Amino acid sequence: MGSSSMKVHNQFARGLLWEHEPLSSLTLGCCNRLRPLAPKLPDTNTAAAATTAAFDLKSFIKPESGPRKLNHKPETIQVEPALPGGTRWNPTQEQIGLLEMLYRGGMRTPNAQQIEQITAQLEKYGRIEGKNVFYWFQNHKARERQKQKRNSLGLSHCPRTYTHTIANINLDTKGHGEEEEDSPKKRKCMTWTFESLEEDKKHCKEEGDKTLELFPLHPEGR
Amino acid sequence: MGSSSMKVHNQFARGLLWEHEPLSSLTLGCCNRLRPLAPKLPDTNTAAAATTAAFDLKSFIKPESGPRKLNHKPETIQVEPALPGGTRWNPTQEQIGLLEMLYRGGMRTPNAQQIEQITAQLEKYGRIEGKNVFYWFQNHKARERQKQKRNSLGLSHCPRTYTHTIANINLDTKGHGEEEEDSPKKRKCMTWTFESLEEDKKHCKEEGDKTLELFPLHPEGR
DNA sequence: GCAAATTAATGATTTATTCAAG
DNA sequence: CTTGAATAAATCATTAATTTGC
Repeated sequence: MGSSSMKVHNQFARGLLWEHEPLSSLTLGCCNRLRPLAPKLPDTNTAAAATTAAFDLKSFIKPESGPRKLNHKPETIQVEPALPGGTRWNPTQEQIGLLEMLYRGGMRTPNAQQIEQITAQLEKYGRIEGKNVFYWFQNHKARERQKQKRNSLGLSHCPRTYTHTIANINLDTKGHGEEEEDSPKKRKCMTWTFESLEEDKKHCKEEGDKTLELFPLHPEGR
Repeated sequence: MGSSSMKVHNQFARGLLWEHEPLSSLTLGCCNRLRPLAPKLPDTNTAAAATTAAFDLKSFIKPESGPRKLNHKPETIQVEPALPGGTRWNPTQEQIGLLEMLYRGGMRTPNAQQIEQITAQLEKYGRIEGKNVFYWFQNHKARERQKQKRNSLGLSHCPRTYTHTIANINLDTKGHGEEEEDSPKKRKCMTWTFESLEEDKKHCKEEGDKTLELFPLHPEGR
């Protein structure tokens, strides 16, 4: 821990979707789901053993190191039509209420379609995006678990009458004895979506140099 | 564990992107980034305390229980332009080689733009999607760590000549003495994208009834 | 009363773990 | 048994409560 003063900008992109949509495929800008999809190439070791050759590594290095933009944000351009208030979602009472209702109803990990619907509804009460809904369920689920665990531990000196109840809750990570529980087993397939960064890189809040080079190229004092 | 035969279809959707793109917003079908975005509503407790009222819960329950599609996949419609071979990505030698090269080059958590580029390149060598690239880096990073840790433990009886090397590796989770390491601190903002399930629900592999109800409504034996 | 300082909640991201296809 | 895929746990970071000094 501590002591790390790296300034590497890590992050990633991901986009999952439900139900094995075969053609997930990077929704670049606007519907570009017409990807060649590569004839077949089922065999993993057919032609061109020139593994590293034909691949233009150069094109990966510092994708925007050239033009460089040369401006470190001279002043507050203020262009961004960004979020009115702040950066992160600040749920309203109505939104929370509805989400909790759904949670109590048994929902734990809504799928994309459900998230869409929920988001659409919650939008009536204030700015919200799908990711907020998704995160909310993740966090709420996790924190309810924490709470359960904390309680079950702190209540080890509880009256014997409720012992069985506690025992029921006390199980390792599963079986909280209610009608909850997400999906203990059974994975599902999903689809992915990327949104291209067509629009030039916005700067996240402040943060002078954006670097954004593929290779760290010098881990910076460690 | 075991014994769970839940048929809840949990999964979720998410799509992250780099750099605080203010208008993330559900790329429904085709570029619909023109969402009202809700006037402002900065205040979290303004009007309408009718939290749970105006919300049509009904519309959430079994979103596709009505029309029902009535077909349980009568036969192999074969419509799906799905993946030729199987469901999951089967990387080719070329793809692996290039990915490892990038990894050795220091890449750990490529951002969306990088993933796009990489995917585009790797597509030349076989079917691949952005998520595969993303997952590959996640898994490879994690498994290299495991390997490192295993080695550092198992080699506690190594010849003294290489002791310093081992020591170098032996550090807790960071500082493997190379030019690697992702981003210990400093988070970045991202944007999300959902891909709507406009196209009717495909069935993931087989799996008879899709249910897809918001509320489990009877956890099924547990 | 009010605004800087501090703390508590919780939204957002990353890492670790698990599951299962091949 | 390897590893792609998915989920859960841990962590970080920002916002709102709240306290405190004036």
